[in-house]
Amino acid sequence: MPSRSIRTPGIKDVAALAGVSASTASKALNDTGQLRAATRERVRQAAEQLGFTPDSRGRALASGRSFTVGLITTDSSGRFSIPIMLGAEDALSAGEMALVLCDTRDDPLREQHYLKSLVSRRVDGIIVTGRRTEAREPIDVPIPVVYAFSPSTDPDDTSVIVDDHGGAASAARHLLSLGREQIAHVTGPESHLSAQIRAAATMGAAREAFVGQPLYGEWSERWGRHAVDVLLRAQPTVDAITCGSDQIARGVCDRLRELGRSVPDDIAVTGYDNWSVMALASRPPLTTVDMELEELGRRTANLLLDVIAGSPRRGQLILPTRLITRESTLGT
Amino acid sequence: MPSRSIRTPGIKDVAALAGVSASTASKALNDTGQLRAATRERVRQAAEQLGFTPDSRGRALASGRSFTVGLITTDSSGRFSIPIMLGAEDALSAGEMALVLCDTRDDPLREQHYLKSLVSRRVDGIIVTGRRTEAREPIDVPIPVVYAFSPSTDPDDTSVIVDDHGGAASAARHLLSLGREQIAHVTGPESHLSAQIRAAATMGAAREAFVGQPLYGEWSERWGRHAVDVLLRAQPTVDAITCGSDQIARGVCDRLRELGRSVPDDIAVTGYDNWSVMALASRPPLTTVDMELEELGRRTANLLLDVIAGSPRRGQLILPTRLITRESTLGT
DNA sequence: GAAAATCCGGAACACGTTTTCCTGGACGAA
DNA sequence: TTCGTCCAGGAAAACGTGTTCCGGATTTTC
Repeated sequence: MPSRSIRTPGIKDVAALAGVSASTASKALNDTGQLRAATRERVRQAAEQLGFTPDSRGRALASGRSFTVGLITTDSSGRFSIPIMLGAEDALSAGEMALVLCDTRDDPLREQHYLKSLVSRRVDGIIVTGRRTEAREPIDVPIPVVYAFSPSTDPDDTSVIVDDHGGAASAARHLLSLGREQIAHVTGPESHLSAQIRAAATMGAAREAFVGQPLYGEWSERWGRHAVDVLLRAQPTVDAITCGSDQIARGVCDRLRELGRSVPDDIAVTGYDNWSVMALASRPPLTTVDMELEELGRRTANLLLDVIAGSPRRGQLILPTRLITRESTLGT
Repeated sequence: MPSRSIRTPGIKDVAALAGVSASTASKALNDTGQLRAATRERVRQAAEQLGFTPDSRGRALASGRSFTVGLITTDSSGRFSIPIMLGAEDALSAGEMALVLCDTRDDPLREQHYLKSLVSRRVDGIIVTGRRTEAREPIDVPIPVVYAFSPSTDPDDTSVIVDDHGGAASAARHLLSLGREQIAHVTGPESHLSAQIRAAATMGAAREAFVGQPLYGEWSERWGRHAVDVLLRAQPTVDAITCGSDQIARGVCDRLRELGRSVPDDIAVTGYDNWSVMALASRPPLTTVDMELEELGRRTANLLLDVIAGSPRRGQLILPTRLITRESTLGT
């Protein structure tokens, strides 16, 4: 008796135990073909008894699909890619698909390497995501691709992006609805598209209530604190500040408190990102814009599944943001 | 002429173009078997010309391996799992292995589902990780498994964990070496093993310099701020505070500053985690303990590769932490 | 009771690669 | 010349599954 009997049981073992052929066992387990109910049950019990788990490698080979999709991210250390990843993984696992993770660390060589690897694995599709909202070069593979967060520069590619304009505008409108009349904006580097978009949207929505010019700096608490000094010197009567990120907003709140200005009684503040460790730890907690990145990941994955299934939806899908209101605008 | 000529070229196409058999082509491309150098080169050129990429599904079936490992995480939203994931992915990709991501979201049903899926994919190995340092139930699969961060309750399983004791002790010794004589400790819930360990290690290392009792609370800035009030009432002459997390330490610093106590001149403060968004944004920046989780992920992956290769290393591997010194203990 | 329709299950092949075994030829030694 | 050795490469099997086709058995219909 050869010792190879310890290998995991295959469909042939199940078939043998049930007294049928391998093909019949396959049909029984997949609810296909014409089989007597009794036979089906017999095969099922045999599979159960042996603890049979079908080998998806065989299935992949036979079906021409791999039931796997690749996720290429230029930086998963960033806090944007993570929720997208999770959302995608969530949507895919519901469809019995697996997600293989590829973090290029912004290295084009690594990206090439990963692409080769994914093509070699005959992945059913690829999701490409990055940490910036700037469009990126499309990748060149004979496989369905969907871009998330960072769209492809080719408008015919399928991309899912955040409505950054709408998000910033909703914060400004919220402040207007609360009766604020002098709204300023503090945000990140002007070289960042998202900073530009949010600034433009804020000015557009606030109209004549907007005061001064957008203050561009960096995405940090320190800049938020410093910006308050700059701003109060130029616009002493400002009564609301919308910020390009929760980090900036937290810095703004800290500095205002140090100066004895009450938030929101004297000056209301809004953030952006709904990054809980910032938005909730801030004093007071921040009204902020949630980009709903996990939902974006889910939508991206579902779109990719559609493409794989043969009904592609070309162009950019722009997902709405959600305004989260907290004490930094509403008070207690 | 059938239109199926548009499918991606297989090894048989390469072989045909090079004028050899499929098996010869395989040998040529894999540098195995006995072939003339000229033949090898001819096959290589043919492969190049056709843009041939081997189908790893076929390879997987033939070799009995899948060149894939699964990563099961009970929560990838936590900031502990992420660096571990990235480190593991880094180490694995160097070995031409792919990582499939499974986030159970702490749901046992999802975990079962994922395990089935991974077994079905005939994954070469599995990494299990969690967000707490408490040991967890081992998983039951006929596949090599290595546990990261959260060890298995079975001491014979392979686990890679952080030297929490050493990390906390190193912070205390650092303070002693700076001449501090009254060291207090503020940390998270007593129900958390990591809080207990770090408290015990701090007391053990500080010896007679330790004052009062460890203050257990929660992993938040708010608790850090509140703890300062509690602590100063009981121990007004304290000159150093080690904290169980960077969040707590940041809260401690904020409150001390509000009370007009200088950090580190009056009271030195240390954190834990080296979570840059906390440790660097804190005023002053925090001296803290880095658990080097990315390295832990890499080590875990390499250990798993060893197990797969047939040379398992059983038991717990305890990795050292690294003390990062900054202004919160050293001053400017 | 015979012909037709229906149902059930098996044999064979396909998927793409690796690997084992084998053959035919070239070459050196006796 | 003949035998043995070595080399280059081909044929076939193997991996595990899904699917197509086909024949035999059972039931239905007139």
